This record gives sequence, C-alpha cells and structure tokens, in this order.
Amino acid sequence: MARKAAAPDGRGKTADGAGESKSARTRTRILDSAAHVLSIKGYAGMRLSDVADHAELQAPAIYYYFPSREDLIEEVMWAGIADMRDHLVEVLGAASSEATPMDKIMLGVEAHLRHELDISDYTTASIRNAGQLPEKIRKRQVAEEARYGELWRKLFKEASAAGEIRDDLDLYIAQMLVFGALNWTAEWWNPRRGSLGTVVAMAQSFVREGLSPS
Amino acid sequence: MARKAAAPDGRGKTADGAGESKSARTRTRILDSAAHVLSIKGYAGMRLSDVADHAELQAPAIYYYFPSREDLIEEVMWAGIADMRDHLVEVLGAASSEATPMDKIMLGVEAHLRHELDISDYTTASIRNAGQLPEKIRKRQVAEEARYGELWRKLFKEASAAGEIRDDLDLYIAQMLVFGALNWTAEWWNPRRGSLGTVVAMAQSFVREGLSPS
DNA sequence: AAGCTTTTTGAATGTGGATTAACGTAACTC
DNA sequence: GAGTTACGTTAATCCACATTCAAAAAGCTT
Repeated sequence: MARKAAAPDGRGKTADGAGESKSARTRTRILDSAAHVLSIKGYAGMRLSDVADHAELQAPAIYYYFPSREDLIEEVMWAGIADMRDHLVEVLGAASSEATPMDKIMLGVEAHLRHELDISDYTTASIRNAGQLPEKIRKRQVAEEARYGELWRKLFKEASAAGEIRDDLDLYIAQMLVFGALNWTAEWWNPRRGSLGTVVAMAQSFVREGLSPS
Repeated sequence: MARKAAAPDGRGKTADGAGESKSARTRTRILDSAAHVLSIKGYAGMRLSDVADHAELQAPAIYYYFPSREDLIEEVMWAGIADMRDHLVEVLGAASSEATPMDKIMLGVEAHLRHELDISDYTTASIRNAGQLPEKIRKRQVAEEARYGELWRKLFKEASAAGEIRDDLDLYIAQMLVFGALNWTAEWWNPRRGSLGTVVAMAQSFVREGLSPS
C-alpha cells in the first residue's frame, strides 16, 4: 500500500541520522492516503478532507507539504507508474541470463500484476484515472507512461525477433491488449475470491496461448 | 455516438405519429451529451453546465427532463451496458447455426469492440466510471453488468464443454482477462492511427491464440 | 388571436470544498 | 528556559456548482 522511499523534496531539513524524519513520514502518509482515495473516488471525486481523514490530520495541514491539490495528485499519478517501472526493471535485472524474451514477458506480466494488485494503491490510481486528468497533470503522467511502455516495447520486439510472437500480430496492438488484460484486473479481482498466484498464472497462460488448446 | 431509441419515460405526451417528438429528441440529446462528458471527465468531474453546453441549451433545462444530476448519470451508465447487451444478442441471433462456440466468442469480441469504439460514448462512460460510482447509482449498473456477463459466461461454458478452451484456464478469470483486453481499447485506440477492423482482427487472434506461434 | 400547455430561460439560493490567515504547540538550539 | 523553527489546528474566505423559482417564449387548439 505504501511506497518505499518518498522524494526528499526539500521539506524536513532535519538531516535524519537513522530511519526517516517525522516530517518525511507524514508526507508519505499523505501521499499514501491520496493514492488510496484517488484509486476509489477518481480524480475529481477526491476530497482533500477524505485524504486528511485517512492520513489522520486536518485538511489544511496538507498545504504544509504540498502547494496544492493538483500538485499532490500529480505526484501520486507520477509515482504510480514510476514505481511500477522500477519494479519491472528490478525483476528483469534479476532474471536468469538464459531467460528467453518470452520468459521475460512472463516475468513482466507477473511483476505488473503483483505490483498493481498487491503493492500499490498508486498504480491503481494511475490506471483508473489515466483518462480523466486535466492537461497540466496529464503531461508528466503521459511521459512516465511512455517510459514504462518503452520497456515493454523492447521486450515485445525481442520476442518477435526471436520468433516467439506470431508475425501476424501488430506489436503495438498486442501490447495494448496485454496491458488491458492486466490493468483491468484491478477492477474485478478480489483477494478473498482467489489467490493472486492463480491470477498471475492464468494471466501468463492466457497471454501466451490465448483461450484455445494448442 | 448516439443511442437509437430513448426510453419514452413519461415526458413528451404528444403521441408522435411519425419520427420522434421534439421533446424526446431533446431528451436524447441531453443523454448523449452527458455520456460524452462523462466518458471524458468522469463521474465527479461531469458538470451539468458542460452537458448543457454540449446539448446546446441552458443547464436548468435539464431539470425539465431529469429529476437530478444523479438520475441523469444513472440512466447513462445503465444504458451503456444495456445497449451493449442488446447489440451482442442481436449479433449472436444472426449467427450461422453452424458457428461453433469459439466462433461465437469471436463474434462477441467483434461486437463488443465495435460497439465500444464506434457506436457509443455510453459504453466508454460505463467502463471508465465503473469503479467510482456512489452506491445508489452503482446498483443498477452492477445488475446490468451481471446480465451482460451472464451472456458471456454462457458462451465460455459452451466453448469449454466443446473442448475449445483449455482445461487449465479458470473460466471466470479468463473471461475477465478478455474483458480487460477489450475494455481497455477505449483508452488507447485512435481511429486515425489504425482501422477498427485491424483492432478487431488482432483482438480475435490474441484472445484465441495468445502471443505465441502455435 | 385568445387561451391553454410545453419548453426554456435568467436570476436567485445554498452548500461543499479548496485555499488562506492567524494562531497555538511541540521540538530543537543555545 | 528564552528564542527560533517546524508542524498543526481552528476559524475565516471565496468560488464553483447543483438546484429552485418566477417569468418569458413557443407551440397547439379552437
């Protein structure tokens, strides 16, 4: 639910020797709360008072850490995808050197799903609100999305070159269809109705082979 | 972009002999506009004034046709899926009697995509806002979604029984993954960057066979 | 064209919610 | 422990809407 490291930003001068300055922790708490509310209520529906409640402080206190509601939202949306990308990079970096491109895509599917469903409200917020942001906020979001997409595009290209993706598929469209299948899980998956592992396995299988028996 | 027939409702007493009473047409215009704005701005972001602008009238006029903003939204959200379902029923009804269950699923994929991308802002509105509705509105929406899902579940069951879907796939999860791939297209597809026909073909191919060459 | 109903409007009304201002209190420094 | 800075709080302020109201237009009907 929470991010790992918050951007130091500039607040909280106190050079924290050990863990995290209290200030930084509060900032993170606000960010986490915003992500949570955003993922449920959507961009326009997010009330600063909801965020404040969830973060256990008063709404005006938010202004001590963020210049405006928009800035807060922008950071959430941006962090959502950035974290996702970091996660994927990490997973791919740890992959065995004998992994084929398709193996890597499967790892990507797992990384994407686990991050989306297990780790982060941020990602859910990013995904759900992708469509309805005002221009200003959208920009950075789009840029970050592009970086993430780029990573995948590379995976797809390699897989295609290795003959592990059918030639008749348009790579861009195929990639977007995969993203759709993955992103949509946030809308229907319920931890109580089935394990995350199962969903991951099914998604991998589906992405690779579709519905038909080979 | 527009629906075919508006619910007669009660307004517009004039027993229209020929086409459509003017009243009914205005009502539809408002509904269409609401769907449009809703699909872009989201539930909480939809301003009655935006709807009014788009429908070329003043905001208060909306109240002549709908008791409240919420009622208007509810009707849009409901109609989105209902129309989709009607469309699918129609397509399946017209299918050749020798169509296998998998053929029918392919028809469903096409129907879903064409309706979503070509015909209706309603569907986009329903899809995009599915997650962020308040309880009241949600209910009817969920019910309608269930009816639509039911139709698909039947298709999947038949296909599975006919051995056209791999046994190792959980049917519910598989269905949701397919929905995801299809629903998400509204987020990325751009008519100017590729034909609808191509997307349909790719989606069918992907759903059936996944990425891997058989 | 007077008298009815349907439709639309422009000017209130009222409220929710972001943002700001002014004021504490804790915490750290010397 | 006086002074300074960091962090929050409560009480305004201010504006953007949804909704209501009273009255004007448009349309019919005879």
